Formats: sequence, C-alpha cells, structure tokens
Amino acid sequence: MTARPSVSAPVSTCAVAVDVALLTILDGSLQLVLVEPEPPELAGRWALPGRRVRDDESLDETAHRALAELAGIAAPNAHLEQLRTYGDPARDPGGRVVSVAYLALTPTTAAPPTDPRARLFDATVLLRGSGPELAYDHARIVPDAIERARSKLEYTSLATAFVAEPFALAELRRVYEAIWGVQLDPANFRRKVMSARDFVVATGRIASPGPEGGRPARLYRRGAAERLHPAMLRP
Amino acid sequence: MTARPSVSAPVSTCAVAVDVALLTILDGSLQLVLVEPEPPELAGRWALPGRRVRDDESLDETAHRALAELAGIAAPNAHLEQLRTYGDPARDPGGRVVSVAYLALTPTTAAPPTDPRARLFDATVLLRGSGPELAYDHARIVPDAIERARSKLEYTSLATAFVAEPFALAELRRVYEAIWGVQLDPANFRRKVMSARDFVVATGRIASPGPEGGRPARLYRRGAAERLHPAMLRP
DNA sequence: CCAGTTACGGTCAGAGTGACCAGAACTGCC
DNA sequence: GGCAGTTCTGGTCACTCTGACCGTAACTGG
Repeated sequence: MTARPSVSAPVSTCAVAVDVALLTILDGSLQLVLVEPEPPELAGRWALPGRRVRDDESLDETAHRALAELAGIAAPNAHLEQLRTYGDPARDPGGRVVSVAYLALTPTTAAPPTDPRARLFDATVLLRGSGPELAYDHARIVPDAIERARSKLEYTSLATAFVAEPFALAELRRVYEAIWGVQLDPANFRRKVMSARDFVVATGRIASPGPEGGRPARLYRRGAAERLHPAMLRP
Repeated sequence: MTARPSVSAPVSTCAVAVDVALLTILDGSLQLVLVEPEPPELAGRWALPGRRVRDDESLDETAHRALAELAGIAAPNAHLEQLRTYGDPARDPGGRVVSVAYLALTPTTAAPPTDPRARLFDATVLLRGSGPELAYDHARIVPDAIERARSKLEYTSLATAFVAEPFALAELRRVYEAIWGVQLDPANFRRKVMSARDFVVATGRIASPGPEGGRPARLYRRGAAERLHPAMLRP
C-alpha cells in the first residue's frame, strides 16, 4: 500500500504506538514488566510499556525506546519480536490508536527495571485474571504474549534467551518449567536437548554446586540453531 | 498506548494500511492474488491488494474491503488472520505508511478474482524470485505469508479452509502437497488425519469417481478442532 | 473381461517418548 | 571420616508414532 494522493476515499491517519510485553524469569516463575500509565484518569491500573512511533523511527526502534524510557531497561541484545497489531477503533478511549505489540525476553540476571514506575508481575497471576487491572486492551495482549512464548519454546531455541551464558542444563530446564508451568524429568529433558542439533554447545567447564550440594553440572552456551530438530514438545 | 495530549515528544500520525495475501489452490499448485498498483509510476509491477484504514473501521474490516474493492472477491467466510506489521520508515516511497499484512485463504472452487486488475500467480514461482517485480516491500511480505501457511498446516486445521465441503481425503492431501511442495503417501496421510481428533467428520456420503476411475472416496466435512492433536508434521 | 487408477486397511522396522532406576559427585552435619 | 541428602548423568523398558510398503476393494474405459 502507498499514500495515494489521488484517492478520494475518506481515509485519514492514525496514531501508531508500540507496546512491549517484556518477559523474564525470577525465582522460577515467569514475570512481566508493567508500568503505571501516564494519563491521570487511568491511575490504579497498569499497562505495558508503550510509546508512539516517531516519524523517522522503525517499529523495532520504538520498542527499544519504550523499554528504555518507561522501564529504565536498556537491553539492546534482548530477544525482540513482533507479536501482533491491535487496531480496534474503540480500543483506546483517548482516540484511535493502532498499537503494534512486541514480545521481549531477557535473561533472569539481566535488566531488572530501574525505573520506579515499573514493576514485575507474576505471569500466571495475570493469566488467572487475579492480578491488577490493566489499561486499554492490554488484558488481551498479555495472554497472547505468554502463549507466544510458550509456543515458541517448542520449536525454536528461544529458551536460551532467558539464561545467561554459560548455563547448566538445569537452568534451561527451569526456564521451560516456569513458562510452561509444568515439572519436567531432568533425565528426559537432557536427552531431548542434546538430541536437538546445535541447540546448546558444551563448553567443557563445570559449574560449582549450590549450597544444597549435588553433583556439579556441565556448562553450555547457546548453539547456532534457530529452529529445533526435533522439537521440544509440551507434555 | 494512548493518545496522550500532554506529551510533548515529537510524535505524529502515520497512514495505516492493510495488505492482504490471499492464497488459493488451482490445479494442484498454490496461487497468490496480486493486483496492479494504482500509482502510475508503479506501472508494470504487481502488489498485494491493500487499502488504507478508515476511521471507524477495524483492521479485519479493512482487509475484507481491500479484497472486495481491488480484486472483486467477496469472501466473508474466508479464513483471515493477521500476518505481521511492516513499518519501516522508507518502505513506501510516497510517504510513511505502516502496513498491517493479512493472510487470507479460500477454497479452490470459490472466489476467483472477478476484477480484471487482479491475477493469480504461482506461489513457488514468486518464492523463487522469478515472478513479476513487486511494488513497495511486498517482496518481503509474500514469503512470510507462504511460510505462515506452510507452518500452520502442521498444527492447525487450516487446510480445510482450502477445500469446499464435502471433500474427499485426497482433496485434503492435495492441499498439503501443493502448499508444502512435497508428495505424501495416501495411506499414511489418511492414518494421520483420522487419528487427529475432530479434524474431519465422516458424512457417510460417497464421491463419484473421476473420469480416470478408481474406487469411490468417502466424503468428509470439517471437524470442530482448531489445533491438531497429534500434529501433521512436515516430512 | 481386462488393464489402469484410486481408495482403503494392515504390517513391519525404526525413531522418539515418558516413566523409572542406578550410579556419580557434590553438600552439610554428626 | 562417615552418613544422609541433593543434584547431575547415563541407561533400560514399554509404548507410541512414523515412513515404507503390500494387498485388496471398487470404480473407469476399452
């Protein structure tokens, strides 16, 4: 499509925004970053960090800027992918806004929000609907984001975006367990990860065990694979 | 995100458009509908049917309108899903246009384009890059649309959107063969389709064989399943 | 009646999976 | 040091799913 100056149809322009659902893992549970919306009439609700798109800016750049300006999160290496676009005419009471939603993922240890207006919320609580009230139509976007993350764990190497290198297979397993909300057998998980080509690469290093003891785990780093063959299917 | 009248950042509005990649199957090969773009400087190229979003219109409604106005295709029952949004600042030489791309699917027999400006193009030829030159950034959208269709055949009942009811399993198999570009074993295909819960439902009716003979096939209609369990994985 | 074609049902070996067990290698505590 | 507890790692076993293949059923045209 193009701007067609000759067309006489009643077209106009819309405000275009980018909203980012940033997921991370904290203490074994999936967390989502929310901020307090700026309009005073929305006080008490929470929203995804979002910004209007600037003239010279790509959508990806707007997503990064929204994270930086609203949550104090500078994560240039974070996994960032487009989720879908929400354009219902009535989705924003302040006027027509077409919103491009993004999904972002960061390792557990990296980039907790530094801005006091931003907070982490438990994803399963939000999914149950027992979390805080969300502004705009963000209650529709959040489940889509979580389901996308759950689904992409199956057939992509996305899980490695949540762990910092080098990592033990148990860390990777806890990512799957947190996002899927299930318990996985360590031995079977190991077998599936190792059989997926280029999912992880052995470093030869060994982790020091935690305070609870246990045999020291071998350490791995991310492999080159984007798609997993065979896939890690949900139980 | 909302329209925040108090924000002083240099935000503005964009033209928002919807472009539709309509796929159908003709003579066993996957076909895509393209139209001649309206701006005269783009003569000789082809484009996806697209329209600007109107003030009171949802994105889905714009997609239907683009198909109707530009290709003469009225397919209110066609499968229609959002693909992704393309918002590069320079993607349209006529000015900043954010385009929400849609994927649409219609049965073989239904809705050939009636508008003379619209034509069907072979999808595999377009993928090879040996097809016509495409306008705007539509050469990026088309592979995304085809890959989405290929992928969704695996874990959803999307294939039934390409066939008219009632249908024989061979018709459904030819949908998979056309979109994936492979040959499938009829017996194994049957076993997998029948083992996927609620994928298809037997009608009890029998098809009349074609002019080449062969045992008459049983006829089925779409089942209630949206997701396939187990999935129909690509070879 | 016969050759050709398509639909349908079943068999068989190999791969993948979940459940489970046993040993390896560490911790903290007695 | 010895012991209980924990985690990591490798292996077995039964079950399922898959692809390759064969044989039969049921129609066509000649």
